[in-house]
Amino acid sequence: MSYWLFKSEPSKWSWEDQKKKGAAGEEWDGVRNYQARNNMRAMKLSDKGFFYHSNKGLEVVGIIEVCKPAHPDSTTEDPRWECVDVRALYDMPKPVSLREIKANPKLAKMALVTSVRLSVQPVTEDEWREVCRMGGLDPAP
DNA sequence: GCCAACGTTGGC
DNA sequence: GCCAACGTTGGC
Repeated sequence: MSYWLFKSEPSKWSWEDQKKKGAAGEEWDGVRNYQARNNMRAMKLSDKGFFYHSNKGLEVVGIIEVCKPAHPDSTTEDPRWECVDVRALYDMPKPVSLREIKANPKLAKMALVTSVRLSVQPVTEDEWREVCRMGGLDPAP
């Protein structure tokens, strides 16, 4: 099991939008960055991820699960771009803000802090547990 | 709205 | 293959 973090601008695709898709989930399409795509290629079914609101909100608001492994991105003809499908699993009882993450020394190496522009990033197991704990999910799912 | 960081493009 | 120019992301 690996852990990830997905960024989305809530004005484009919000946690509410994601939850409306229910168990069927939805493509995480539109990624046009090789590193982010490679991360999605590395994902396995039922890997977990944080859903993070960028631009507005700036907080981890929920947890999603990979429900379909990498496949061609339906929003482009360009065969280079692939994406996974994800579905909403849980709300964060207490959303975890970027400020809190930056203020926590245990999370100083999170890609969210060090690779500001990477939209799909890996999360270590320790980081996963810590952010879940901060968000009121203890034990971590 | 600004701008730093950084990825991509294209001329040489 | 280098690197300047340019475009985009995303925090502030």
